[in-house]
Amino acid sequence: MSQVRTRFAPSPTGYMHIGNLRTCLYEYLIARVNKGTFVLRIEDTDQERFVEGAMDAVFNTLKMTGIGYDEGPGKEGDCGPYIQSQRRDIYKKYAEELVRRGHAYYCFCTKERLESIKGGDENLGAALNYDRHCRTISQEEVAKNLAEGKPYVIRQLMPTEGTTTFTDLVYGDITVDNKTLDDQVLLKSDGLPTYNFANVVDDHLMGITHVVRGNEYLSSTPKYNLLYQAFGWDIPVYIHCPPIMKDAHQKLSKRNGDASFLDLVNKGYLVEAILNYIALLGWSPAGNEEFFTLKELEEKFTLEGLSKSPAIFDIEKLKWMNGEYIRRMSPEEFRAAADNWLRAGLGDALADNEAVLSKVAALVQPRTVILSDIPERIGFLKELPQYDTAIYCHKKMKTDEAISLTSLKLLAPFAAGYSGEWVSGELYTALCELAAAGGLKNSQILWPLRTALSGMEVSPGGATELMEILGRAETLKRIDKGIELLEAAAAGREE
RNA sequence: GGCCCCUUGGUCAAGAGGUUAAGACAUCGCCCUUUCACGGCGGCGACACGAGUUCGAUUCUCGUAGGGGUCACCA
Repeated sequence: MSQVRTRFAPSPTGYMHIGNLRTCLYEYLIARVNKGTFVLRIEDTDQERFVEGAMDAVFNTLKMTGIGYDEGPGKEGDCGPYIQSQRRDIYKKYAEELVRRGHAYYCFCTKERLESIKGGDENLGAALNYDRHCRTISQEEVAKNLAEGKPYVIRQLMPTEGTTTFTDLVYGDITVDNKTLDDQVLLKSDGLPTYNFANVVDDHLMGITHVVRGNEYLSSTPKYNLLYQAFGWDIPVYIHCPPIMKDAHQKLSKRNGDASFLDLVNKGYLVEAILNYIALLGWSPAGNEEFFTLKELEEKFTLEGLSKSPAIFDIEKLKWMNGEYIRRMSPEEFRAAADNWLRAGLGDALADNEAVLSKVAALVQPRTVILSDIPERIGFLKELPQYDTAIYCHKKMKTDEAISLTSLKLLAPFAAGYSGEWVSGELYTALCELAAAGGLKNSQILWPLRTALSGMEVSPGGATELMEILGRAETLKRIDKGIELLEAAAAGREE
């Protein structure tokens, strides 16, 4: 193969779903791996579905993911324009040529007529193909109808005998009986081509060598081949991908309310993690390594690794991978990526303090799976939550409410009088000494303290880390609050 | 319904006519530990079913079952 050219050809719906993105990724990678060209083409031939600004979703996603195209809208190559609605005349010309070659014909059937041949109460059994009524009308009648300005479509003339075989790189050879093929519409009555036709014409005109698409196109591919043959064009390499599923029965889709790429980003998934994960949904690399940057994929992607059975989108594994990506970030990278989430959790007063911000970031980084978890997890720093004193009890830490009260009463004067440096490490050492002096286990000091400071059963960071962030004054306040609550609880029990 | 496709643990998946059938997520247990998380170690867990080919099939063939797709002037 001389020069590999692939294309991503979305129809602009204003929504980039995961399956689309994966197809796009694969197209892109095939181009890069082969040092070829990646083309972006917008398939907007459906006027009824036109949505203003919908193309932006495509452009934005490509920009965010770093999937760059070599030719396409705004990056004109030799095959433009790259927006199908601007190529109208081209399709008409080719459709007419196909009529001349005897592989297509004009059809003047009305919508009503088509309805009627479908059989009023269909659905019972087989859907019916077009009855080919207009195949037989005379040249004169065609000319007359055209002259009269009758609306028409151009249909593909399918062979009635024999079989058509095509080769798919993932599914192998597939053969169908020609008699099952419908005389599909190529040119609609509004003069625009159907997807099936525009696709073939453009893929040829743009020199596309590898076509990646969902396997829902498997059954229409023979029609494509017949079209290529009718024109005498080279047939591209087909790579049909199985769908990405929501569960065993349903595809991931907008209709099911499933997350789009952008939804995931907004929920705090990292672009790199999403890309990495979806690359692995339907493709498996040569070794056991699972982490790949886009750059690495551009070298390591192989067509052999593509699988033919559907894959369920497993949000749990994405979460894990996202967490891994987060842990692999430098503290600075994480601090920047989590900025909004940290600020949201800490509130204005604390978020004003860069020292606090970066300390909290450090605490939270190894514990974060998705960024949106952050605010809830650090909210206690902003304000001590209401809590039940039962959380002071912890069997393994060997504490209960009584011991906790004792500890906190030791801790209050300790914190007030502590003269060392107010940092976690120093505080930790001092607290261990305090415990020893009081005949307590470390945990009997540290657990009650951590609990009083956080008001939560679990918190990011331990007692002394929280002390450092909260500062002495707030630490004292929260210890006092703990004492107050524990005394009240004890009094309540005595009654 | 016709036609086409798919089927390895709960999930993603490697694999090949002879393997103790990889690895990852999830899950469970243990260790580490100032909670949690991270990390370390270990456990549970799969070739849809039935024939055939073969000395031997999870792997090849054919059926069966289950699932998916498609049958538009939508892509």
